[in-house]
Parts: sequence; structure tokens; C-alpha cells
Amino acid sequence: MAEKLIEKKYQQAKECPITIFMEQIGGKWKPVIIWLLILNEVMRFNELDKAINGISQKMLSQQLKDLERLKIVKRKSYPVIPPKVEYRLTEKGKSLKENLTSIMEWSNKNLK
Amino acid sequence: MAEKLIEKKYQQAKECPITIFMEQIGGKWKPVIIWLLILNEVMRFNELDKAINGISQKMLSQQLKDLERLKIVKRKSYPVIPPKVEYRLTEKGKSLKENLTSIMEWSNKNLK
DNA sequence: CGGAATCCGTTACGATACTG
DNA sequence: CAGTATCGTAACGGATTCCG
Repeated sequence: MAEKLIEKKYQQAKECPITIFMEQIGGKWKPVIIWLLILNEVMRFNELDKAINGISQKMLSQQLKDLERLKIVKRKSYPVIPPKVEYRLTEKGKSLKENLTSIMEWSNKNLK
Repeated sequence: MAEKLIEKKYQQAKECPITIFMEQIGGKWKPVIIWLLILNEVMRFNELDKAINGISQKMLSQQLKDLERLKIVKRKSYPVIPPKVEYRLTEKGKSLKENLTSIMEWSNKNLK
């Protein structure tokens, strides 16, 4: 009886949207990639690679694929040699700007 | 020369505050814990354990320690038998409410 | 009740090398 | 240039047991 009440009271924790957010947009690299694309509109693979301190090509391409699947990033490839691929945000991706900005401000104020 | 320009242009990516945020507040469990404490003010270890679907005691105590170290959560222990320990947010912790709320809204709108 | 200790599997991440 | 493929390590996370 009491257990049932507790279950009900704290039900919010299940399928928590914040958790889903963290699982999908969080992680070590995705926010940086998104942030760079907010600042620079469009970037090539190689530019992202150079811009992100310490990332490997493997990780970068993996994270970009994830973000593409999530419809946050658009990939545009030109059939030239040498290859040229551009990445930019979708509208959905751009809509993250305010969230990331306020997180950034909080972080600057509160985290070392 | 050109390299130097690129380095400069994308310097934002180093020590990115959003990355720091994700590393410290992100992850699978921390946001849920914080959110529950926002909703319920004060909770005991056991209540958190029951409220968070699928968490193990090990993870819970580990995450609570992390959050305590970050000064986001306050721990209050009563010297009684059986033991009683309460967790609540610090002011710093409470200041995350707006961030988490807007993340939650975005998540509800944009993530499955 | 509120943990700590242990064991163990899975995933994330990283370094390096290679390719169309 | 824009990636794959391969391999090794480290961190994460879960299950179980034990204890004051």
C-alpha cells in the first residue's frame, strides 16, 4: 500500500526525457560538434577534425552518423576528387542553440 | 599560416564548457536524481532507489557522492538505528532547474 | 537502512593503419 | 579528403554479498 504510493509519487523518473536527451545528445563529443556547427554554419569533415581537440577520425565519423540519424545534422557530399563533404545543422539541430547557450552560461558560472 | 587561422577560428572547442557540463552533470543517472530532488525537495536513499527505475544501489551511491563533491547535493545523516540519510539540493543544484526544464521540453518535442 | 566490496560483462573510447 | 578496419584498454554498469 505504502509502496504503491511511493511508486506513484516518483513515477516521473521512468522514461525521463532528460535521460533520453543525455543519452542521445550527451556524451563526450556530440555537444561540441553541434556547438561548432552553430557557430560556423557549415564545416567539412577535416575542419571538424582539426577544430575538436583530441577527437579521432573514428569517433568523429561515428558521432556524425549518430547525429545524422537523429536528424540533427545534414550531410552533403560532393562527387569530386579529392572528396568533399559538408556538415550543417538541420532546423531541429539549430533549435538546440538556446539550450546549449544556457547550459554554457551555467557551466561557466558554476563549473571549474 | 592557414592552419593557424583554423586553429584560432575553432578554438572554442577546447575546454568547451558544454563538454564539462556533460561530463559532470550528464550521464545516465545524475539528471534524474537532480530532477527528483527538484520535485521532492528531500529524499532518502531508499526513496531515490525505488524512484529511479533500474538503478542499482552501487550506481546510486556513486552518483550521489559525485553530486555531493560537486556541491549540487547536500547529504544529511542522522545517527539513529536503523540509519536515516536525507539528500537535498544545494542552491547551486536548485539553479539547474531552468536548464533541466528547458531540456525536458525540447526533449519531449523532439526526441521519441 | 544505507551503504561498501567484489566480480564480471558490455560499451565507450583511443591509437594506428589502411583505402577509394 | 573522408572516411573504414582492427585492435587494445578503460570506464561504465549490473548482480550479488556482506556489514554496522
